[in-house]
Amino acid sequence: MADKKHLYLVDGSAYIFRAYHRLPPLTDPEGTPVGAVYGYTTMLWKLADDLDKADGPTHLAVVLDKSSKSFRNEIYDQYKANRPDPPEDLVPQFPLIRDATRAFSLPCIEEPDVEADDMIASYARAAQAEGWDVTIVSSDKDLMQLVGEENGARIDMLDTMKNARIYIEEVEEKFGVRPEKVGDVLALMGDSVDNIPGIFGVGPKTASKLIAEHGDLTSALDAAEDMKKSKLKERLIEHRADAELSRILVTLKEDCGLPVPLEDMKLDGVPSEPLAAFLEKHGFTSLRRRLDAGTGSPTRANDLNPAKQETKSAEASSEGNSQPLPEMPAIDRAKYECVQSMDRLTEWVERAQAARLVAVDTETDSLDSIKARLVGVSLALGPNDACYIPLAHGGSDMFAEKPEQVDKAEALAALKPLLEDEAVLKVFQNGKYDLNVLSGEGIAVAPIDDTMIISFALDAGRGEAGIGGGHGMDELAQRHLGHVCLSYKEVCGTGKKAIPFGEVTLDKATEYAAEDADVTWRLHAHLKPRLAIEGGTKIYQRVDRPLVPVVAGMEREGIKVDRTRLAKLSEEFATETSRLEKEIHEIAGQEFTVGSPKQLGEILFDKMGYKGGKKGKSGQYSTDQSVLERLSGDGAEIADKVLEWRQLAKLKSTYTDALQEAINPKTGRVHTSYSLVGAQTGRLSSTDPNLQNIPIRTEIGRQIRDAFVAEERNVLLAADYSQIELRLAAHMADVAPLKEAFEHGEDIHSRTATEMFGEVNRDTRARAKTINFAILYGISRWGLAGRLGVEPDEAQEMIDTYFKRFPGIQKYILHTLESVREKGYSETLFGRKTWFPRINSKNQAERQGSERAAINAPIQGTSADIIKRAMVRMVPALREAGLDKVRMLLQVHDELVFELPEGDVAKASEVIERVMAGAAMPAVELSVPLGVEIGTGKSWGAAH
DNA sequence: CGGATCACG
DNA sequence: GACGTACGTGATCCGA
Repeated sequence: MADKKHLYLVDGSAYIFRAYHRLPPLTDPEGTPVGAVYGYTTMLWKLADDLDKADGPTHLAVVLDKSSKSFRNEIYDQYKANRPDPPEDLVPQFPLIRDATRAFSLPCIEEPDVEADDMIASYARAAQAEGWDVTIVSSDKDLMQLVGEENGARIDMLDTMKNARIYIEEVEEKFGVRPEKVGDVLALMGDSVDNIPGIFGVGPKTASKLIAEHGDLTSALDAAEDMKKSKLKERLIEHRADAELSRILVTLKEDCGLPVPLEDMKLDGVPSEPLAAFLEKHGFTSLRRRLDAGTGSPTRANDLNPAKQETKSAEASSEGNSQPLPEMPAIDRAKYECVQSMDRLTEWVERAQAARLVAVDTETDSLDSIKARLVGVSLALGPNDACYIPLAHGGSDMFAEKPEQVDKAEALAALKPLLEDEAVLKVFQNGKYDLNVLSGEGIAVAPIDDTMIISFALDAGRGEAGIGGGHGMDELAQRHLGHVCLSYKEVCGTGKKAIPFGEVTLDKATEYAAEDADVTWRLHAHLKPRLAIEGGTKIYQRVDRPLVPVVAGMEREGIKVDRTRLAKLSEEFATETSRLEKEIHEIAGQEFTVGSPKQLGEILFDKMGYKGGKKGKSGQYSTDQSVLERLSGDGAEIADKVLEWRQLAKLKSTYTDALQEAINPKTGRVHTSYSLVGAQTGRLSSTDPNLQNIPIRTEIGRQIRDAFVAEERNVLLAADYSQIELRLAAHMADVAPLKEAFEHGEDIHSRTATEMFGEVNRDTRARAKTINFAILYGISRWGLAGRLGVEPDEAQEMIDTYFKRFPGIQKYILHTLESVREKGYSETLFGRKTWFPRINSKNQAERQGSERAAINAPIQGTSADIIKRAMVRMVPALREAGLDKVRMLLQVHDELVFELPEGDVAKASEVIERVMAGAAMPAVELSVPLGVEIGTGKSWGAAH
């Protein structure tokens, strides 16, 4: 069988959609987007390259969809009616796909009125009849019907993205039935993307079980009559016609006319001239070099400016496996240099300029990047090729005299051109910190990469129990490099004996600081290529990386806080709490620590004898808000007092006292620190102080918001996305009534109440609101029952009603879970991944916890992506509008707070509204509008 | 340092 | 047969 013919049929249309989503957004020299074309080109190349290999092609053709309509639309007008238009920057790539195919001199099959799948089926069968083997280059589940052997000739499939062959076993694994039964399974389960109805409520699990049990679709449907009473039975009977229609729709047409004879698909290698011209035209320079050099492995380009680097990474991804890392020698701290002269510094700067990529780390005397004073800078240009430049060491009695170091101003003047050079990529670990520190020295660092952010784009949520999942340097070094970093404690000591970094001796400081830069360089070499391979490039390059300098700027701005007002509140709260404390002691008949839940529980349930005390796993009574409210309802006066005491004590310690402490003496403002990797879903988090949980829900708490104020002649402007998560849920789950309500600007909870209870009043609206949120969070009947104060049975009925009124929601939940179980991660509309390593846990509580989080993550994460995109665009949008005095200060998940001159309010509102409302586009076209509400005032409280 | 509590979206 | 029930955060306090 040495000369057995083997036809490869490439499902080109399906490929480019997948390539578009998985590959970085490259553009060619003319600015045309070419990311998908690039992936397509390398894939064709690789296939053609396999010409002489054992299982490689002897014949090869590409099949494309000619038009969006096919004969299936005649049968069923809703077929593929839900298909969104292709993304804006993919459209111009369609014709290029044909150009690329032509450049390889490959036949390109496009026929009207049938789909690519039908042409593939027809060609595959024709070839099989001739005794040829066939490989379908696709991972489309519809095509899996064709897999198998007949006439001594086999048809299999090849998923080039995963580099996986799909044959009978793989199909059985996916569908639980043999390939020829796949059509029956598909007919039962339907397909929301293609709008194939299937049987409502039947998913892949049930579908394959039914077909495995009864043999085929007709038998399964016939068997419904004899099933015992169940939802499934009803549905099978009621929706029989849907399933039968679906069966017709999923059946491939295997007898299409063949416009190009099989023999004409013979593969004769790749003609280099037209291909060279094509590669040249679209700037695929490294492929071009590869062509010149024969078909050997791609040469690793040395040009590492960020734009070119994307091309390099994309290339790695199309190879389907990660490039082997260059061998890295073990960390050797003895190799680091302490730079103590301008001559040496100049040489390092020149070498960094030439390398075009340098890892940088700053050493300071504080964890607070706004307060921190720079004491040194370290650089790394390769493994063990690192240095430390001390700039402000010594000064206390630690040293008899200051150690020898370069002049700080002179050194920074030498470093500034390097750090600001657009052609040199600066790599940081948590660059936001260094950006702020260096900004304090008048240096605006750009462009940057950030290994912490890259790690987050790749591995958010990936930590297994016991193995850290964080993105800090020490953890990353251990996880990826197997290296234990010198700890800060080892260098500076701990507790009372701790010394500031500026007092550490130079040899010790050099070991520590240069190692950080070295490790950062190594982590970058290790993690950056993974982005393109694992599909993290889009979210990193388009969202998170550009956000770093934006958020750094917000931190530096800070926000003004009225200290006098806070002090006054603190005093009031102090008086009130001590009065309440006395009263509480009186009622209890003894003194005790009101702030101790343990003591309080014992007083309430043991001493005073209130009923219903529940002990948690710590063996302690619970005394939280819900418990105290119940006691209060039973007439326990002490519970009311404790509740009030708690509220005031909380406000005082967490806000009015702490915020005064947080005012920076130099700027007179409060500067929070945002973490870009804190929340697994992609949200930001805020610490030191947390400005994302300033009270607003109660009247008394809101007074604290009034202490956040604008400077003279300025105002604060708060811009909120209204109901963004529910809007996204309506879009993502395709819930027509909710989408319609949002389009018409209706009150969404009222609309839900109408749909569910038939009428709107205070009670039904409140219930609907609870249920709406419950859905976003991954509902359980017991959880909902607890919130609504009803029995679990009744809660279950409401959930059923909800799913019945909004079937898209149930489908969304099932699809999301299925996908997370299979792939291990969820994805936002913009491609951000969150991993759920415990989604298949045998521990039920653990597993269900993951399931709830997995249902929520795409929605919460998409919302986070959208506001981040808005923040990135806000800076240039304001500048272009001439609004250079408008400053973005805070982000609170669905809200942005600005400070601006009173006179700029009208114009700024218009820009802010436009940027926020349009932030999803053009990457994602939402089917609901994004509502933005804007308010202004002298204080944050007044701006709402 | 973990648990309980409670502030926010 | 037991489990333990809404997602995502951070700060503060108590008490081991």
